[in-house]
Amino acid sequence: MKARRQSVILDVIQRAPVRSQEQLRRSLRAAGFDVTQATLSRDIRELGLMKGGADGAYQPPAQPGPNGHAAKSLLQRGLGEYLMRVDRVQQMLVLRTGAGQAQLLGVALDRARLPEIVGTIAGDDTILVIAPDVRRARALVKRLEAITGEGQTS
Amino acid sequence: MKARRQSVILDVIQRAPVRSQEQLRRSLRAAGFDVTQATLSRDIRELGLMKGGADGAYQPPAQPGPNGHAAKSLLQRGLGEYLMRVDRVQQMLVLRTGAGQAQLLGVALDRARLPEIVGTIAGDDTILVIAPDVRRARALVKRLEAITGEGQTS
DNA sequence: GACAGGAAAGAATATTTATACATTCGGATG
DNA sequence: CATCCGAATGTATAAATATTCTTTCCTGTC
Repeated sequence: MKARRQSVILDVIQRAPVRSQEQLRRSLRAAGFDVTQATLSRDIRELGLMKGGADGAYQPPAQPGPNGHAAKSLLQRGLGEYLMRVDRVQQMLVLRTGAGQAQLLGVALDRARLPEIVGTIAGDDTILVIAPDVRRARALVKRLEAITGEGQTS
Repeated sequence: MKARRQSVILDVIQRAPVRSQEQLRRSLRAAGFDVTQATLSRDIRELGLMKGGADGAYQPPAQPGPNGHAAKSLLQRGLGEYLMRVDRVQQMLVLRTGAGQAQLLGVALDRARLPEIVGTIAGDDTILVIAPDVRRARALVKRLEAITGEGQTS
């Protein structure tokens, strides 16, 4: 029963905002699953749902789980896991990460000592990377995208 | 005090996983903010934090829907309350806020997902905003000044 | 069939979080 | 100055959630 119920839970919370486990319980009962709040508490943890945000409702997990914890380079792992977007503006790149992850990735970038990187400044979820010139900035974009692209080979 | 405290909260939850408001309360007290759990509950909602996921800790707001609806009004409030000055340097803007408020406004700017904003980096009282080009940077200045001017029309 | 082991789930309860109401404080306004 | 107003916060408590301790129900083994 558990697996099916949990998949229904994912459905339910995406159809309409759900703000409490009691509310979820009623929805599930309507769908034929009669369980207690305790069970839902456990399901929710197992599904990795988050509660809060603007509307205080349950949300599906945001973070793509920690993937290959294998022996990739720190940079490769960092990029694969955290990098969400790359934009180039002149000879600078603006990298976006999940909130709070920029510092981590910034360190990884610095340590990699890539020739296209003069320096980085990391905020909370944004990293500003300075390249020597536009040409190398372009090259860096490609390089990062390549590294990001790999990664998921697990 | 509120703005400052909230920005510290963002910091704290990113340094180490925080699983309860009591725990957060202790961390804040160590940082010189002595408030009650009720206040934190309110702060957390205002910041849009989420709780749950793999480790059951508080997380910064994840991807808001493509429609930055709530975010936009948050931005409006944020700008009205905190923004003190705007300067443009090429395709970048430098925003000044009161001490300790930059993080908060930075989050608001990010969440608004304005097309003129490629990314932001927030320090303590300064935010660097990167626009795609000079033209849109100019437009952004106008836009921010407009929003700041309006503001309290709610 | 009898029994051990272990996942799933309920019941009761502890813990955590949200909220209704009260208080304080700083600024506007007459 | 007196007073009103609204934001910010505290206090007490309600509501929601997590957890501990059982019970139930398989499933495999002898």
